[in-house]
Amino acid sequence: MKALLLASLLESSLNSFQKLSVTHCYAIKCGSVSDIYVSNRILDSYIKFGFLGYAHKLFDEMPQRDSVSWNTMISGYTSCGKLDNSWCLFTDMKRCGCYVDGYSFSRLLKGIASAKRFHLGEQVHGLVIKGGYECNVFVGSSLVDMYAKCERVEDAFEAFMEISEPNSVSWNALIAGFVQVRDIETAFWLLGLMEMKAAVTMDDGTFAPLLTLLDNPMFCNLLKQVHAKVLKLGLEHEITICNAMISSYADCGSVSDSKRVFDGLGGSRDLISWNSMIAGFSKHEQKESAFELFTEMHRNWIETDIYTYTGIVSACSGEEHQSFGKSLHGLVIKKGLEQVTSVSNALISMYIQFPTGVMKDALSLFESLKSKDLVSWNSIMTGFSQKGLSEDAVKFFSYLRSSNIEVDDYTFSAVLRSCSDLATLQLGQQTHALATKSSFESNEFVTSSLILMYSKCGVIENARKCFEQISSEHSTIAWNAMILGYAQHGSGQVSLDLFSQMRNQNVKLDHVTFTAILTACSHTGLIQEGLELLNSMEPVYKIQPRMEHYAAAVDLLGRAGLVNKAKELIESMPLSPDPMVLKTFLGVCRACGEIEMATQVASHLLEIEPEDHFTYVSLSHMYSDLKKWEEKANVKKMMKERGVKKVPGWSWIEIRNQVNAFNAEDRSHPLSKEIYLMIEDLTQEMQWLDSDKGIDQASLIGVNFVF
DNA sequence: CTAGGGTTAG
Repeated sequence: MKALLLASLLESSLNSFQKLSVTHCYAIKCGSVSDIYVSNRILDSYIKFGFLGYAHKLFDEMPQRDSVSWNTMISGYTSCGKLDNSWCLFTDMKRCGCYVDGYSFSRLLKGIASAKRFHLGEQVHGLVIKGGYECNVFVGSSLVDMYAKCERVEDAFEAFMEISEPNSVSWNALIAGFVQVRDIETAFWLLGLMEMKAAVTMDDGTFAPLLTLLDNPMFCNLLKQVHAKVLKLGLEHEITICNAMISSYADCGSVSDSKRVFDGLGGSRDLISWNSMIAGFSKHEQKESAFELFTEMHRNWIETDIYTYTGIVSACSGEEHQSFGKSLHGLVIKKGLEQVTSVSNALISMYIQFPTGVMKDALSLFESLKSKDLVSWNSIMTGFSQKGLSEDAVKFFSYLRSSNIEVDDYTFSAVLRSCSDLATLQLGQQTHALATKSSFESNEFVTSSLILMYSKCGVIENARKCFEQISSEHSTIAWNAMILGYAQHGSGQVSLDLFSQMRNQNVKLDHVTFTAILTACSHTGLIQEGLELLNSMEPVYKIQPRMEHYAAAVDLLGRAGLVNKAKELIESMPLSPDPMVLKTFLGVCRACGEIEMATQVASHLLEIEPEDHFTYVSLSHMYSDLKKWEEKANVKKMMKERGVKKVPGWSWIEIRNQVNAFNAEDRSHPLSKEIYLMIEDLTQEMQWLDSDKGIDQASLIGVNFVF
């Protein structure tokens, strides 16, 4: 009677913690706790409900324990990431003379796998061999998985070969290992081998990880083939495969196909399906659809999690989503997710991308985040760099270096961009050395930043060296950087040559390529070439000209004094010109002495961007040139009334780790007297060179600088 | 009481 009652109690305890407690009390009362089977069942239930403490107490009080009791405790600790406790239990188990079996090994190895403790894994492998469990399919698969998670695919392969009859789980674990190290070829080769084996069948566990490899438009066809195979095997309703396909289609550039898979799931979609679809939409600038899904989730009372929030927060980038983004931040706080690193990271980069506001919001979030990871640091540094606060970016880099977080290619790219912004060669070189040491030098983003840094610092030869060393000859961003480097260096012809090489070698061109090449034309006075390129962008290269291209073209025409042509260009634009184009045009008007046109453009600019000092300063300078003092005074008055401050322009030079900064009419430098004398000398020399007799001798003159 | 698989931020 007692045994029967206990058995039924144990059965119902599986889904209620309260019933479990009652069962435990009853078992104690009738002395059944000494029954190993009963105690093991209670132990397991405590662990399933997450009450590890209760479980351990019961375990300690058990008069007798068998392998099952020990194994249950081991897996209890592995599943909550407490590997050290599992390991202690494992060693105690052996010490107590309890029989270590296949179950013990697979559970321990699972913990080692998720902790990626390769050396411990190797030790356990030794024990597995000693115990003769190598060919056991469960232990063997655990070993394969352990090595795979530690990214030791060779070892995983060897362990796999030891399994006498590998099943689909063994195969899947091995394939997943090659997926993890992004060895696409081997992963698909193994898939082919697996297909030929009659003893194993490919299942959802085979395809889900494989699909995550297909994250680039170049895999579009492969993805379709895999999809076809999935259909052929009748696996198209497997949730994990569908979820992986939603992401893959989005990454391969076909969100509509993602949506089709998502819709096909109907009511069987789970949280991951929703999250993947939201992330897919926000990656592909289909922000509105992402927002719609998010509200639909709420309408349907679907639980959200951190992935939902990282996805939806990253959909808020532009000005138009600013207020929604802020409400999301509020929601995150309400849900108590603000200290979750990934969520906070997404919020930080959201604040950085808002056009207004400097770094205040992003920075305060960053500072209050308790566990910052590399992404947090990289985001904040990129933010500083993008907002023109490069000194802060560099400062944060040194903070980061003094922490024990390893830096990566994103870090180097951000720091090097700041170095080029600051034109600080020494720091740039030091960073270059660090990048080389940690072998991130060959990363295309790092290389491009190096090229930009060296060209900005005037060491174009070094920029060229970096460019020559790029591993992927088809890196568009590296070519763009080099073209821009030569453009800034005044070697527009070299830029144009590189551009034609780029076309000959079938390197993909993008909108940045055209900004770079138009800048090159502008700086070298190649008017005709520049205009032809602008006009060919859309019809020949299928790249729609953006504002920056028009601005570059206006600048190009302006430098040649063709104000009217510039005006015509602006009027012919398919979109109405943005402030950047207008400001460029204002500069052109001023330089060409077109006062009337300048006044017109300026008054328009003052209306749309009243807070920007540029327009006021341009006008003020123009009136000074024309000696129109009254007008100049009006402009100054307007600035004062509107609270607009002139931002002085600075120049600086780095000499032996010391930055020497100057602005107009500055006499604060300790060597000011000598500097001004030298400037006078140089000016005279330039004037002389500019005269007829100077030109022929120009190449013979070496100018020595005193500092 | 054992083993594998799908989502996130720069």
